[in-house]
Amino acid sequence: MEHRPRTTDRPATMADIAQQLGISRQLVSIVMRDAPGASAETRRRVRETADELGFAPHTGARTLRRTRSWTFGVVFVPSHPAEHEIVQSLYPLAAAHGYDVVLSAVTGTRGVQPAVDELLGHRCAAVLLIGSALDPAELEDLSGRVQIPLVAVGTAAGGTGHDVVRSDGRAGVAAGVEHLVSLGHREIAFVDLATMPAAALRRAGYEQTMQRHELGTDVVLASGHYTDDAYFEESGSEAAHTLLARDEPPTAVMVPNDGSAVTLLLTLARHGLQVPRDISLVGYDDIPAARLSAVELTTVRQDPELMARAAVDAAVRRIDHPESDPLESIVDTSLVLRGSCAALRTDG
Amino acid sequence: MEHRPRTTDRPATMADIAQQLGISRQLVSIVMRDAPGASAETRRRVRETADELGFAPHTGARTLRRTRSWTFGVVFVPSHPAEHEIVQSLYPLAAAHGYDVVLSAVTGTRGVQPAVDELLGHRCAAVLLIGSALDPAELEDLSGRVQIPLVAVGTAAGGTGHDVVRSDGRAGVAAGVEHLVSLGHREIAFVDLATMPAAALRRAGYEQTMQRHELGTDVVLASGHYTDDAYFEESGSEAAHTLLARDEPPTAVMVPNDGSAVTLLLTLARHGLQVPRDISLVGYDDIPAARLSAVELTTVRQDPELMARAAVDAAVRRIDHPESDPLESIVDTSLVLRGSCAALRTDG
DNA sequence: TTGTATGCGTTATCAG
DNA sequence: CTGATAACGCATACAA
Repeated sequence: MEHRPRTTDRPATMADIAQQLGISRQLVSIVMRDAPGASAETRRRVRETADELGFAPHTGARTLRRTRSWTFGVVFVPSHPAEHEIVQSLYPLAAAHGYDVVLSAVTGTRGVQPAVDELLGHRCAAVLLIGSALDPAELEDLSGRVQIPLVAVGTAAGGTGHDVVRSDGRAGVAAGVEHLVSLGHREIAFVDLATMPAAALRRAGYEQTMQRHELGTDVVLASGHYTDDAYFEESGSEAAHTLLARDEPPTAVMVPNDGSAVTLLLTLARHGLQVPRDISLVGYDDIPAARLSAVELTTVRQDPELMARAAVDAAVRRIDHPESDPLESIVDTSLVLRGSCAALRTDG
Repeated sequence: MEHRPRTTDRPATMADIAQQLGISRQLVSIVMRDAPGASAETRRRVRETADELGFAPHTGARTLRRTRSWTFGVVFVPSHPAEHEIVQSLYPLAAAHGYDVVLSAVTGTRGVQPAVDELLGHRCAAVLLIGSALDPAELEDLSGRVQIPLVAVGTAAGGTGHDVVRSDGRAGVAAGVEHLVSLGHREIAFVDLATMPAAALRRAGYEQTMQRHELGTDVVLASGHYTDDAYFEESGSEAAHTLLARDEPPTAVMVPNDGSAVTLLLTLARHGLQVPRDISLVGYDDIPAARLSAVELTTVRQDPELMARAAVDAAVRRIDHPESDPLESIVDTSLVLRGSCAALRTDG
């Protein structure tokens, strides 16, 4: 083994590889970006010494030189379980279109503005905002100032200056309520997470379905806010206590958010109420926690893969056709039947 | 308002700002990086037109030109709740030292290697690996190949080629067990998450404490693996079922992981066992879910702020003094008393 | 404060 | 395939 290590400790460059192999820099470049113009044997040797030298192409130099950007910027909230799966799906989908992904987190001490600015610094081709990290008004404002395509994933409603990907909260909740009705339930409560951006639409789905069946609505208000209580988990406890305080609790509850639903289930359990024996529950989102064997929550699934795919498609479309109108993609939901619903007992 | 918009739709550069104001490019540069050499009035005007033009400094160009890097690369697992708070704390702490943070996710389809490679492409000054995303052997291998400082946060044990930040799992668990003993418990089980990197040390803390009090150990093995079940939540159910199947369950359980502890609590509750009335529980990590009013888990807190601070300090130290020996920082834990422990009832 | 110069590592285009 | 050359946006040194 007689490769003399470079004397400097700076990261290896394409020039280093070229020199070591006695070939030209641009041939190395051709290999690294899989461009035509190099033999299979050359490609092999280049990749080999690249590994040897621990070479990693300088992203900055690359984006600087490239005429167009091949990066998606993704803004997400790390504490939000529903966003993880979307972020995960994003990587392979972006890669399929030739794009890299760079993440930017929104935290308690770091708002959307700095998160987006960081991405602009990376000269992203588009910014994907996952989750309802910001409300429609903020979004509208952002899409006016940012000069690259913006895709909002999982936000409440469409906007004029940016693409939107969301599920049909109305139809999704309607399906959940229909399921409960089909099991014989008539007293079905709904937890209204008023400060959740998508809340209004989901509540509408509940009210319409109940009215169609000529059933009275029973809306349980819960407070909580996105920024404090990332996934409205505390709101689930709050709703549970409201229900527990009643003389006649409903026989079923539609919870428009899995975070709240899981906490609600837990709180009921700790107070001796069994799900689904005493009360049936339907959630919304199908977060990983809903799938735990200890939870087995029947829920309206928002397929994260589909959301991610729609987001990538929207971004690609707007990059390739900047003049096209912003699109609103409504992703289908599906009801995932697990163990949190039972037929109404008619032992009266 | 008579600012003529630039005719091109390329992002604004410092040259654009300089031209619009009739000043030199490098003066703009001076302002943007807060370097000495510009009057207060000039700084104001430059910042103003920068905003107007939607200017964002080109990160790539900047890192390319700079002689040294001012970026920390952070590898994390999005689905892991204990890592969020560390990541959150990282931003302000890094900024205090003049560093930016760039995130790189490990997901089901994206291993540690690609995650680190992405960061190397950004020419980070150091890589921070949050959580036990990889086992000690992998880490050792990585720190051999990567030519920049590596800091492993929350991993099991120290390494030879990289810095390590971790809590004292032995002492932490010991404190938890001591608490249970002080409440009168003598039958205290321990859930061994064998595949969790930090498991061995925590188990040792349990066994030593029990022996010191001349109490018999009761180790409940639980399977589950980091990559499948990000936070060993399913393992909590498994352990619960093991306990429920017994004729004489222990009066208390030390669970070396909050994810498992919460699921264990939930599973017990669903089978009619109340915490802490029927069984006392101590967890480890103090994840956000442990603080929910529906959970109120007494747990060994690994302060994420302290972990982040130690990680940043280690990275800075190794960047500034590359020849110094790798350090192992042990962060103190503290027992957070909540509602999951009660004194042993002596109604026998 | 300004101008001038140079180079960071890469992509890209040419003519050989 | 090579070799030459330019350029991306910015930081930095230096002389005015």
